[in-house]
Amino acid sequence: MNLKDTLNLPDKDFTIPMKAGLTNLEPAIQQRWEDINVYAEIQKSRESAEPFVLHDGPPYTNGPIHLGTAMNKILKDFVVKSQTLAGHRAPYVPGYDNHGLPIELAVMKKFEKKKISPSILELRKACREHAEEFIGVQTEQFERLGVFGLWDKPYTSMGFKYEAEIVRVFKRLIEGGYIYRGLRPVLWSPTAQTALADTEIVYEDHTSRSIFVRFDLKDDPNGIFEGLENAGTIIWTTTPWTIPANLAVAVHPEFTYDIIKVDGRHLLLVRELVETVAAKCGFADYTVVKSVKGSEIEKTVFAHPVYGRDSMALLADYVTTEDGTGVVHTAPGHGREDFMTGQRYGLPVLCPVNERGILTKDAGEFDGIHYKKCDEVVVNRLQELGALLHVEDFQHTYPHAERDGKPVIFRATEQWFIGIDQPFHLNKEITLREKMLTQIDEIQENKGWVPESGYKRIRAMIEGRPDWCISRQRPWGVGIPILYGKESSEPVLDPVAIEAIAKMIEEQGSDGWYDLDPNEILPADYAHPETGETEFRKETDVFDVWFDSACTNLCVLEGNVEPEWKDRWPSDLFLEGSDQHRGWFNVSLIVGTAARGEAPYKEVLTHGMVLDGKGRKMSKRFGNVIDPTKVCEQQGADILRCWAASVDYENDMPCSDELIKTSGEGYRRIRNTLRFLLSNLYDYDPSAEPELLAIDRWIMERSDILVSQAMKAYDRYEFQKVWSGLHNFCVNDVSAVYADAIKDRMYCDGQDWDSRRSAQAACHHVLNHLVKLVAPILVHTAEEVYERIPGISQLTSVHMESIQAKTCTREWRSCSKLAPSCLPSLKAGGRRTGSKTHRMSKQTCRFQWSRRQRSNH
RNA sequence: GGGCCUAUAGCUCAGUUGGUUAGAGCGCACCCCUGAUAAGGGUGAGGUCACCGGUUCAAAUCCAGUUAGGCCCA
Repeated sequence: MNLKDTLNLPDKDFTIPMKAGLTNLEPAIQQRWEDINVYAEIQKSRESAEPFVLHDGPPYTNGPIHLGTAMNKILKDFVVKSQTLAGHRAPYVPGYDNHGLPIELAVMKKFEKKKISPSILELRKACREHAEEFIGVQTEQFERLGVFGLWDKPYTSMGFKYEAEIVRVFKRLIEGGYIYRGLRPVLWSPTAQTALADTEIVYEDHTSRSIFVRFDLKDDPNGIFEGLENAGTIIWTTTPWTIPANLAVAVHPEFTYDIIKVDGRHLLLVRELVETVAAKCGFADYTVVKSVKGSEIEKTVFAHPVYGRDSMALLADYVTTEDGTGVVHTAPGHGREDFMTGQRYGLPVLCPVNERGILTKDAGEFDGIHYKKCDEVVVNRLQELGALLHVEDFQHTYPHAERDGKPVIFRATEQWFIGIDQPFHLNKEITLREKMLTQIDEIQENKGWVPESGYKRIRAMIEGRPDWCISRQRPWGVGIPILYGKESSEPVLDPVAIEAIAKMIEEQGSDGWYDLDPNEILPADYAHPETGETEFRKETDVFDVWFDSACTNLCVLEGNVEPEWKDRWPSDLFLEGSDQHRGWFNVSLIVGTAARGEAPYKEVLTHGMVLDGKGRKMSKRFGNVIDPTKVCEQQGADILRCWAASVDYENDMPCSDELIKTSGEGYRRIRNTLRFLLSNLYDYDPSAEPELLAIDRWIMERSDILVSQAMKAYDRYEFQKVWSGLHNFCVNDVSAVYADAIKDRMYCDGQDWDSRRSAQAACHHVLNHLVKLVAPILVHTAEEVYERIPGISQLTSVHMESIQAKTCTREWRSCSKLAPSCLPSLKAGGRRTGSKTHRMSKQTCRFQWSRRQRSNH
């Protein structure tokens, strides 16, 4: 007789295999999820439960996902699954962001290869196809990560109904009084006669004419030139042709400016550059007569050297002491910084240059001159006027169009804006900005910005952000639904007209805007509400893609696009990378507040960026890129998810092959613990009600504590704490102590003995909890284990389970009491008890110590 | 250049409002087991808490500065 046959050894076929084989296992499990439509099942089972709505920020569909996208989705899935586990109804409607420049450029590249120049509609069709392709690719990749959601009906910003809804949001903002038209400088190619995006620009060396020009004092409200005759300042610029557009001069508020006396004049410039400028301008003999701080110069008025009009001194912190004079020529129509500064001081935007780069009648005597020639003309004129102090060639980098290599200019053009300082539509006493700031503060007082630094960050950004320019001169986007009277060029801001456009888009997509004649879109006999015209032309600009994504909360959660998406507004949580303070959090706040008077979220969670093992940015150039899909194929999604749970996502997250490997070892440890617990339950009898042994009670209570702590951590999105808690429990409590302690009983005692049934009850209890706790992270492994656990009422999937956090008080007490009492049984039962005892007593001490700590407070 | 953030063992992270000898897991070294076995257990070695000042009886912790890195902006 083989003695071994008399033992109750673990059943290797009953439990999960030691070797996970996740690369095969995961797809099989995912197939089953698809077959039973697990996401729908979960939602159905939670219909009446308290909701928790995580609103998905849409990834951009111009390529496959990268690790950052994967990390973001995994974190969202941790939230959704753990909220489900806590008993909530946690829907997840994923989304995709489709319009915009990167896709357009990718598609154009393909056309260029084939030497085709597509029409707008051809280009848009190709863009749509490109986006469509990557919606498919990304969906597959996200599902492969084990992320649950409404994958067969995600929201897509290029969906016809979604596009129509964007137009309707725009209509709501017009009704709220937030939309206006104004001038703003954009990068402009005079050769192509078109606006360009930053990505279409290359910076190349260029030799410009740099000039030093005297502006005489016109008005001195601060008295900084008091008693000094022939006062003025010296400005500097490398674009003389923009002198006709000069409306101001900028100084740095912190710099010290000297007033020097030279040739009977008193001229102001920054102290650091006095010597250099004097040398250049040939000031043989000068003396510093006075010094002022930059901030004191504000609002001093100088005279434009050609036209004599006001050119006021403004403060700007981009002024440097590297070149020039510390007094910067400012033309709001010809530079981004100039524009921003001008906005702050309420200056008009003057742009006396047409689309071909020729100066207009607004430039007075320079009318009709091409901007390139104008440099010379302006220089000569200033010379004539005696205002030119010095001219020289200046080498610097200057923006050129990537396409034709020709230099570009900044040129102010008509754009559409959302006015941040417009009166808030529900309370005209305050502005939209003020309302948004209140919202930010209220969120902070309630659920909050996590981590807390996000609060400061978003607040500073909303405090300082300029009006939002929502128009783009591009082909791939939702056309701005504005018609202009053909004669008057007056825009139609009538909701009726815009609704007609939205209706059309709902059926034909935003291509219809390009395809159809205005009168085919508008109701019959529609007349311009202001001018009565019946002939119209269409706006050619499209919405900034950020406007598309700013609308997600309305488009999705209001259910206007798809009734199935309708859910609570504002949502409970937005969860994105910290770069979205400037991006999605910011624009969603604007649109949410302007449309519904509130922020669209109650809580905002941000994570850092994924970096390589050395803390460097991942980049193809460095060859340090980790492809999440490859990790799934080679190691398994559960391994990648272990990594995601093991890092501190509030900061930047390091990742490398080495770290993925380490995660794999952590995974194995938990897997083997689950495997061991399960392997002893092959003959588990749920009807047996054995008297529980002390050590069995102990491990059960330890697992209850774990449940309590892990659920609390899940609720606070502290996934790393969950992970280390689970891991430490498996290593210290189960492997090091409990597993060894029960082996004798489990294998050698009679199958039905209370002593053995007691251990089984404990293993069952622990496994039952462990598998649920682990499920949001190890989504596949948990499922693999769950379906094998005997003696429980099986749900269709472990992810339908819920678990209540237990209160700790009783357990804390019994733990500290129990541990000493179970030592003798350990000594009697285990073979290698010396070390266990040591561990045990170490832990016991820690419990008692913690308890004392608590009771002292 | 500006705003925000980060820096604790080889790695991933704990370290409450300043208060004993700074902890855990992984990894590593050595040992044990061979009834969780391509598993499991034990023991041990690893730290100038990025650097430099300051406050304090006392600093990983508070303050100023420096360096390195990240996000956003210019």
